[in-house]
Amino acid sequence: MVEKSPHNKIKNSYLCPKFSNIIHLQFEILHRDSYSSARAGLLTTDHGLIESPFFMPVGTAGAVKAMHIRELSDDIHAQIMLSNTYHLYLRPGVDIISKAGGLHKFNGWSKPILTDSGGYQIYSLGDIRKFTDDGVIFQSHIDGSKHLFTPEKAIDVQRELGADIIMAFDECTPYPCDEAYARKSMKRTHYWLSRCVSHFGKTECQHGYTQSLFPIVQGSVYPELRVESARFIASQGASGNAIGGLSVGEPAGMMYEMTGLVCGILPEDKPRYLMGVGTPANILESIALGIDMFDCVIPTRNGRNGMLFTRSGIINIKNEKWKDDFSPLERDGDVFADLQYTKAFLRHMFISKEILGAMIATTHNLGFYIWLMKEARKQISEGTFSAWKGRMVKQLMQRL
RNA sequence: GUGGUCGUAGCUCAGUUGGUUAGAGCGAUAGAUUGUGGAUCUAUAGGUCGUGGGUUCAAGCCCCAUCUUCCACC
Repeated sequence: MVEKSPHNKIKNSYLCPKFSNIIHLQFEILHRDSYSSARAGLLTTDHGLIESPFFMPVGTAGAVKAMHIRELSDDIHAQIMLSNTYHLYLRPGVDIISKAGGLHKFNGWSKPILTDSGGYQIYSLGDIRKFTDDGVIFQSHIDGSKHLFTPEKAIDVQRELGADIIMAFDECTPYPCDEAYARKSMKRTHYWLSRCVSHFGKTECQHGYTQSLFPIVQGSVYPELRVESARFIASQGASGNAIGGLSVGEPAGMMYEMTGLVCGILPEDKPRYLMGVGTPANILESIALGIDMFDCVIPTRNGRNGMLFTRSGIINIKNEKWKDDFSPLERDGDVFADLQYTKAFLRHMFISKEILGAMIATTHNLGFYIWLMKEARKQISEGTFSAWKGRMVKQLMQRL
């Protein structure tokens, strides 16, 4: 039994010409920073409100690895999680999740979900994929079986999964990449986007609530391509826009340059999502450029490998120097694991390859990232963001 | 006691008819990791080749003694 969404009744929801008959998620900007393009706002979905800017923990296969949804929700206060179309499509299969009543019902997470379309995964498959005019033929990394993914297919699958925000099917342009290929790749992403938008308009969510489709800017590291792509994406009138193809190996300065350029073109009154970014410093710098949404595997994947992000800097908990450090992971932390466990104990867990080590580090890191976003929102609302950011970037990235 | 066998890095082991500075895997110590492989990759440290003699231009390798491991037989 799917609950009737209260947000279907929102009065000032508006219809966009290209997204006719779709009720959008709302975005309201509450505060703006005077010294940068940072802003703090509120996003409304059928599964609840999200304060921005925010970070989305990555739950590839429908779960954030090494975490219960209770911790994700009640301990670290995640507002939304990200999941992956490609992985869920291959396993357990869309039919199973649809039969469960959608991804929210399947994994028990009742807050908002965003699904990535699978474009990035197919990009990272490397040799076992082939582009055609229609889409991409790729081989499953699980059993080698062949699959054809098209823009229409990506939309259909995401309709069945039922995430609140779904992503257009794009090609994540590799780096480095010459301008000719970057242009061809961008054009392909634009062509696919048109098909995604068209198909999105003809279909609806299978599980009784609304979904929003975000298009993705490409263009590699070429300013003129980024500008062209951002204009095309902006012209679609979507309720939120994403920037892809960054943080794929290019220097950080280039990433900021492209992000700033694109943010200046994408609509000011819609949320902007910088895909796959990044380190705490990357995120703070990008907030200053006007980004509202982030996702990244760093806090979870690197956490599982022993890298801890703390308010005073970065720790490799496997280093010998922590073996007899009985101080808590984060003295001023507000996550259970921060005060409950010492550095020496966590090191012991990692050295012993205990599963608990991955659990503690994941909880801690995500707690830290989400605290960082909350603090950023507070600093923006109080008008102190830029000075605070300057101090934090240095402090957070130093090695302890 | 007799005969055979084993001994090389923290661990498990390679090491050619004697020939450059004795290697590997694991472990250890560090580093990488950006729309997820609990994955992977990279680097570094670590050896009186059981011990003591001998042969030889040259010995982990051949010879002698001795200690040690395991096996068989009295």
